Amino acid sequence: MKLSDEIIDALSIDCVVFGFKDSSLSVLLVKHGDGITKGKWALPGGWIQYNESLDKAAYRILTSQTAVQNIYLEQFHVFGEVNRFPVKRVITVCYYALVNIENFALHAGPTVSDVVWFNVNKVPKMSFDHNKIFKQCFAHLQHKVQHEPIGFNLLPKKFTLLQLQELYEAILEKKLDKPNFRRKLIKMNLLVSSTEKQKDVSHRAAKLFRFDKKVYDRLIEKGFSFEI
Amino acid sequence: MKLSDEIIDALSIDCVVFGFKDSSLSVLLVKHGDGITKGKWALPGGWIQYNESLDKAAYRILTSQTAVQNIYLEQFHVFGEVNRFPVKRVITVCYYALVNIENFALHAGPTVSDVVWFNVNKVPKMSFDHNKIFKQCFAHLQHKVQHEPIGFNLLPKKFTLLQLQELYEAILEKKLDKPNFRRKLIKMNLLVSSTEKQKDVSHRAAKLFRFDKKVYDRLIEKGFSFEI
DNA sequence: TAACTTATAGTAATTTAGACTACAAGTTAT
DNA sequence: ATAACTTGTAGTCTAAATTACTATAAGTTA
Repeated sequence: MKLSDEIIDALSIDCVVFGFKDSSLSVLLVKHGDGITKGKWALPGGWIQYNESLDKAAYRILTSQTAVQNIYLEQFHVFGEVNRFPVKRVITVCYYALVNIENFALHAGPTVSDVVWFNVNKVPKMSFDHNKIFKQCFAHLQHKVQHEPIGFNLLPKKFTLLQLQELYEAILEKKLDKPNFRRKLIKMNLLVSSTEKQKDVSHRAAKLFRFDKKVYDRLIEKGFSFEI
Repeated sequence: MKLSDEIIDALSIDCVVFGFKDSSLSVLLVKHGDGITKGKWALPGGWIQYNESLDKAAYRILTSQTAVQNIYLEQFHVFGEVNRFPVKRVITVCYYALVNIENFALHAGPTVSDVVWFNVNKVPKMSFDHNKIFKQCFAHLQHKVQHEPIGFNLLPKKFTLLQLQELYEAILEKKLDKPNFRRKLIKMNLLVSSTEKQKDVSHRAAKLFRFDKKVYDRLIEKGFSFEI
């Protein structure tokens, strides 16, 4: 079976990679070292190859620019305005990723001169329609974290309840009440408390928790619905 | 500016059109009268032209197969598995539409021999991966109607509270309590009650309501969040 | 040891959700 | 005309969830 070469150069992938750092939410941008967009910031992206699925292409593009372990990666939207890209028509499939910055070493790919985390409220002007894509994607994330337990992907495997709360505060851009937040999350039974505690903190150490996907899947079958 | 011809025949649109009829939720399918899929059911779809945006393409494809008025039409997902389509690689952008069947006259397009509403629980075997696409799209709708007031698009402009309740029951596939449902919806202040009442019914006539988008937008700005 | 920081437990008022009852306002059959 | 029937609409009661707090515990640092 001959696959269409035509897809190449007409369909791209762009990734909005979210990371949580210093109690604030960041997005990963690259600076192009080559071509017509040299020196400009942009979302990490690339071309879809004709023998790989979209999900695989997104994963390949992401791993070519960073050293990642397990990442949450999901399709968000396709942007297909006729003139969104110069010279020729390019339709782009946007994916977003949630990563734990601790496990996440950066290395610039071949055509990239810089890879930097930007606070979501301080993203620079980017190429093409990338600012618009980012904005919509961030709004999507804000909506999504309230209805599905995906926020955990931004934290280390084991985390404290305050870290989790600060994560939600950073994403939703509003303060939450500490005792109430704790109670709510604990009552959901999604968090498994380990016997371990925080280390090297200059105050009382908090208990560490991890998110239990299996319990979540079981609850979902029973009709449970996650809501923050 | 020369646009890439290459996009044609590599990128398609498929539409999942939902309609509400006789208290049950239906989806619009076409039977192909031509080509390799002759005689098979499929989601209405077509090719994206190189001078139209995705949204416009979806709208054109939909209106070429039906006589529509205002429709709710939104992108859902892109399906890009390498072998999802025979002979060559085709990536398809799936849109879903919510229509009011009353305003919706069907007319089969040029390569289509039949256009029929199927109950969402009785969809036949379809071409390619269309059954998978439909299934995912229906699940998406079930989730979405609970968090955003889009269900109204499936009803006439003016509707009774029972119609609205039956709509939600059909989509969510569960029974709802009548008095509680009424109270909840009315308290949201999204519904404007008209002075009009139902006509030609063989029982007490119910008050007619309409959904007020302006009020909704105003509430959203204040942080209101729609939940069923 | 006092001051400080964060963790964690508890309380009380208010709001919402859920199950259920009751009755009103029409239509249809007798 | 009236009874039976169907759907609309209002209300009640209980349990649960949300919200806004207060209080105290367990550590660290000066």
